[in-house]
Amino acid sequence: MTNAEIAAALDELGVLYQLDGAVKYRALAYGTAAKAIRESPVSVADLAAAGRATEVPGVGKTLAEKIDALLETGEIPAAVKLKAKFPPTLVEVTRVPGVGPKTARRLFDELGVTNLEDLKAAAEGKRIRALKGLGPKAEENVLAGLERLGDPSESSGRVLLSMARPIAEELARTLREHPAADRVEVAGSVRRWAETCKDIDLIATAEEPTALAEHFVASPLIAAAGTPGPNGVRAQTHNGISVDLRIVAPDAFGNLLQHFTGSQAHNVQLREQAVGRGLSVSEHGITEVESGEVERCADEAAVYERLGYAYIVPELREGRGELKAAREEGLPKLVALEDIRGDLHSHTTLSDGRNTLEEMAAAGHDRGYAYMAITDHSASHGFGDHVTTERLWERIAEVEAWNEGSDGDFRLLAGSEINIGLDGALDYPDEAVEALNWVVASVHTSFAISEKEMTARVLAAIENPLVDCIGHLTGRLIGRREPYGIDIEAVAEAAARTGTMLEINGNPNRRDLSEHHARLAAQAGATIVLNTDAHGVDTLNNMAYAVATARRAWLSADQVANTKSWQDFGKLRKR
DNA sequence: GCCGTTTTCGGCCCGACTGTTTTCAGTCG
Repeated sequence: MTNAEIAAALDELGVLYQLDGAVKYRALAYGTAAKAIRESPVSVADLAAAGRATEVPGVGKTLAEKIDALLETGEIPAAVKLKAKFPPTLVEVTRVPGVGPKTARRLFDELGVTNLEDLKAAAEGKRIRALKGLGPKAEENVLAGLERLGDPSESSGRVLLSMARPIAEELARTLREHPAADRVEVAGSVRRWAETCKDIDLIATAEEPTALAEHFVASPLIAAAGTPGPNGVRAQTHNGISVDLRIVAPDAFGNLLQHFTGSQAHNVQLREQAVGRGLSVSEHGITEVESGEVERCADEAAVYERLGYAYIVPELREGRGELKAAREEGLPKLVALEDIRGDLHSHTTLSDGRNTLEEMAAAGHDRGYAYMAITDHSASHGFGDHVTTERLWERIAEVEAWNEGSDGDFRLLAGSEINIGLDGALDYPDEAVEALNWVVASVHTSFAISEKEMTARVLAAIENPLVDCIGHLTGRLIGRREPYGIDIEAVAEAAARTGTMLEINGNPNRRDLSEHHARLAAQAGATIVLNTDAHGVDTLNNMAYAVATARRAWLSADQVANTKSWQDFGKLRKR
């Protein structure tokens, strides 16, 4: 059973408890545990089998027992019991925007609503207004909510960071160019470099806030907007991303920026801990509860300082232990883009890239790198993009020739991204692989095999003395293709033991290792490499996404091999 | 149901918005 399936079962049980009128914190506990299980880098089913389920934050003794029952019998007894009381389809009713568990329960008790069809009929038949506290407007909202639920374009509602980020930056630039603008910052998940974004948050201070908001909605990127006012405006871009501009007095800019940078989990923990110290934190300021005195912060750093924390960079604000670390001076010094000295995964026109070897090499050199590996696809890649063994030998000679004509500060590496076959073998003869300066091994075929088979397949590549690095370990495409099943702990252990490096692929569709897997792998002692997998000179810029993923995984520069000089890098290699 | 620089019991973020109400409950982020 996957983490997602376990999480879904617990989410469902949480809603059932809410319908049953349980104390809200109890239901809440199921939601937070489900989220942690979904994010767990290791299989929670495996953890549970080993009696270690309570290692997942938010999972205690009771929830661990329920997970055990779920894994053994496919059901949780408490859920079975509640499903006898409420139709399971009532859970779907609570997912309609604007309809929560309280409303769903009353619709069930008083109107006999058991599913989405009943709900629609009740709204259309104007029967909801008969309930105390609900009126005609509630019926309209239900119907609108049902529309939104059925709209596939809104089903996930999240876009890739690489889609949102350039828009957010362009909108921030638009705001900054206006004379009324004082300070402008992008907040929210874009600022935290999350994988995906639900919307774009912009925070500003301004001399004439309404004038700034009016200027903002006139941007060619904005398709529709509400009424610009002194507090900002809500708008939508042409590609359907919601944008929230909030304008605030300069003395509370830090409070607002902190609040809207989130994450929600980070803010909840921050505020809970503040309550314990007699302080109440909101986007408006920090209130000393006893005296009622409110302190506003013009700068975000002052918010953290006032609450007794070292400054926490946005990438770490996910409620994964950063507050405790910030209190105990235990925050890592995170790797930064400026630390990166080379890129070790790139493609050229030899396989499926868009630029030639010369163009890619020049672009790497111009970025100030000390080294760069050209790693085109291997012999069995297919789609006409394969590179035969004969052509690979020629490529090695081409790279050597290029280096002879170069200034020596920059070294081009002859490499390959070699397919890992179903049996774990590479698709070039060993003597050709040995002649390469750098070998990335990746899975590109047969994703649908079992976790056990996939793990054995990748472990075989890790144990191969000629393999330097494993590319995009789980094969996921964010929002489009689930990662294939693989035992991350076993891979991390083998990588650490053999000196095989694990890549964080910076393609914003992949970001693979994920931040969760990367953190686990580094903790296990594996060496991480940040690569772009660039298929053209433009996508060499994707190093920023690899670095962001590493930062969100708490990695420091010394855990990342390509922050080293090529000489020091060599000391980390197994061959 | 979870959890601990205040706690093994008694707490559990905070505010905006909405729609329905004459003061607030429910929902959302």
